[in-house]
Amino acid sequence: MMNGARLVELTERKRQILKVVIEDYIRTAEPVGSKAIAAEMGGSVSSATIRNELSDLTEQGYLEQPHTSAGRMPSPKGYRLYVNELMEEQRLSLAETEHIRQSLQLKMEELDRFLGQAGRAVSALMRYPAYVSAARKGGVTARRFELLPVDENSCIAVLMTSDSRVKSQLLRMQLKVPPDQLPDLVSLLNSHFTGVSLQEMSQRLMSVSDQIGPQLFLLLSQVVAYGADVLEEAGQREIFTAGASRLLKLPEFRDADKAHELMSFLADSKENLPMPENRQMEILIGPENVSDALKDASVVVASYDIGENMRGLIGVVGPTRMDYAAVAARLSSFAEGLTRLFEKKELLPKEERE
Amino acid sequence: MMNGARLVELTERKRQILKVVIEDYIRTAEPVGSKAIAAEMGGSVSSATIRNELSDLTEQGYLEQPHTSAGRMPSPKGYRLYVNELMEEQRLSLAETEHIRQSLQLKMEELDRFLGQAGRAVSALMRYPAYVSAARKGGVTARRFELLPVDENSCIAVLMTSDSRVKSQLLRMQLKVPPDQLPDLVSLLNSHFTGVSLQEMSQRLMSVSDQIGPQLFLLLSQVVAYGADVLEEAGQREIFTAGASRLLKLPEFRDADKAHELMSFLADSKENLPMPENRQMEILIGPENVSDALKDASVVVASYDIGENMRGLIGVVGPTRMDYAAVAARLSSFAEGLTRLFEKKELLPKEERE
DNA sequence: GTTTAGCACTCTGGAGAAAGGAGTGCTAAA
DNA sequence: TTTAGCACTCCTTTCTCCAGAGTGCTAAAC
Repeated sequence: MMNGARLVELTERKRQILKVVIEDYIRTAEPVGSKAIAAEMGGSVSSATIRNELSDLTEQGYLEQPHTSAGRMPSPKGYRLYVNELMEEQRLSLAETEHIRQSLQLKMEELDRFLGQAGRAVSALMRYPAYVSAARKGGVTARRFELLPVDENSCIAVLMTSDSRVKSQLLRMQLKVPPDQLPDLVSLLNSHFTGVSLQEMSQRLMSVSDQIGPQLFLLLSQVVAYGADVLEEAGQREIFTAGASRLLKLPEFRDADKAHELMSFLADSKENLPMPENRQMEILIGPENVSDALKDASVVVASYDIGENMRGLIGVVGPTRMDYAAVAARLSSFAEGLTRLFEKKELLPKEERE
Repeated sequence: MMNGARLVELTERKRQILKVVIEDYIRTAEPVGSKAIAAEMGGSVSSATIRNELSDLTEQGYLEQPHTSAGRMPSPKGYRLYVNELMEEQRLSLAETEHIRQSLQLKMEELDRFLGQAGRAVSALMRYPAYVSAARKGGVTARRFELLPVDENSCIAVLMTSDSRVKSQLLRMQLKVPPDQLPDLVSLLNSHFTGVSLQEMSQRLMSVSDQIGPQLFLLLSQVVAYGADVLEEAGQREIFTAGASRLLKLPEFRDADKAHELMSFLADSKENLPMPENRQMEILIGPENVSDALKDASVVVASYDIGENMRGLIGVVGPTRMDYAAVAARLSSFAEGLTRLFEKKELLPKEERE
């Protein structure tokens, strides 16, 4: 009855019991007793038998007891086994797939705004707090500059980045620059400051300082500084969280102090939230999390592609007894949807046939 | 002893007692007893006298009792009197003024991003949740369009709005348009679609349909649609909230259900948060709020100017016993700082000498 | 008339104590 | 190996009791 080469340290029945305990506990948030397990297993064995098994499982660290005479609840190790081997991949109903599809049908404006909406949608779908972010896969560089004269004191700087985002800003010029000199400046910008890293940009700025007049150089510096700002910002990831208040509906976070700890962590930490390393999806259970604030919580995080140059991630935070099967299924479906959505280039046109 | 023309429905002593009760309650969140009040008033009167006064104040609706034998706590009416007449304008210490000044010294990128930071700063300063938003004073129109060719399939649309914001986006063209036709299109855009309302824009789009070729018209529609999007978005207000989790630290919101109600309201309601009507600052106490979720909370909200064409607001949400004097002083200082900051045009350059 | 002391009364909040219940672990028998 | 039986443990809920804080009233003092 042992399947394949896997080390069998648990009989089939133990595995089944563990599964029942976990799924019960996920539902009720209460320790599960031997009698309830026996009933749920169809009465084929008595509660006494179950008790024996439970005591083994506890000894092996898959289950825990809050106190001697309470039922059992899963330990992180138990959840881990569940997630790795016991959990049945959940299939989504047609209605749910449709629902996910619809929440992705949003009018897309800016990526940031869209991510905020995606986070809210996921949080509503899972009934847990969610977070989203996007990061460029490689370094971003400038692809093209443009300057549009407004009047003698100001002009509009337009910058297209290597990931096809376009940003623009009104620049006030310290010194007056005749509009007919702008084209030269633009071609200088495009020949010297595109396709290179931030450091390289500032070096080149130095090296061209003597080739052009001081007014032009001042304006050039402004434009390059603006470009550097945009690129820097593009390189950073910003993380949006949504639905944090849902925590308060969970029995494990009814204690205001606990809830506060996690919620303020979610609100502040733009950095420390888990990212999936290489895999498509990652599940981090309780103490597997690095951050202290997450030690009593679990995180399911998936990644998706935004066109060819960016990669985003989307995660859900919940109690350790979260319904991993359900969350994982929905999240991966959502992430796939996002990838497909961005493939259709609507938000971020791909590089044009390069 | 009655001062001026004001209707004296409260003796000076009653007013003083009311003030002591409120300030005590603000500090402790516990009902205040007659003995404590007597002590705090320097022992000039006995607790029995205070009791008589308290019973009058309760009858007149300025104070409430949670139950017969508890101390008194302020009613919304009491807070209202306090805010209107009793509260002493608090002066900020040098250190605090400095602190406010510093939190406004931020690198400003986009307005949205900046507002988010301002909200966080206010929330941290007041230790209560905060919200910020900005709205254009009048309708926003397009001031100038520009089109930059990228390749034969796409171009960059740049739009400068009447409030001097510049937005841009890459457009893919359905039909190929020779680059040399773009200047004509741009002048058409600038002559017909600037300075007019959204409705007017769509009407004019219809009326020019027969003046230009079909490819150009298609592109024109795209650009105008993009412009409409930008203007529409600019007209809406988006509200950012920050520090919602601070609620959980307050005794009145340690109950998870109460906290959840208010927090989810803050997270969702992009519309229903109080705005100051005309005045610089408004204080809304408990039931004075329109939204149910705020009936047990108070809001202090101030407005500030963003250059000449926009007005923002910034508010703080707290328990009814919030320290109105402190919050009002800090918030108004913050709002003033914001106005001054935006006067210096760094984020939003004013209209150029019009 | 106002203020005060005194006192009975009310209500809350917390500490025990008691009862009930769920569940275990062990033993001994099937 | 499984099961029934049973004593035992520990939590939870409920109740009761008590101390404390505070009021409201009355009657006396200023």
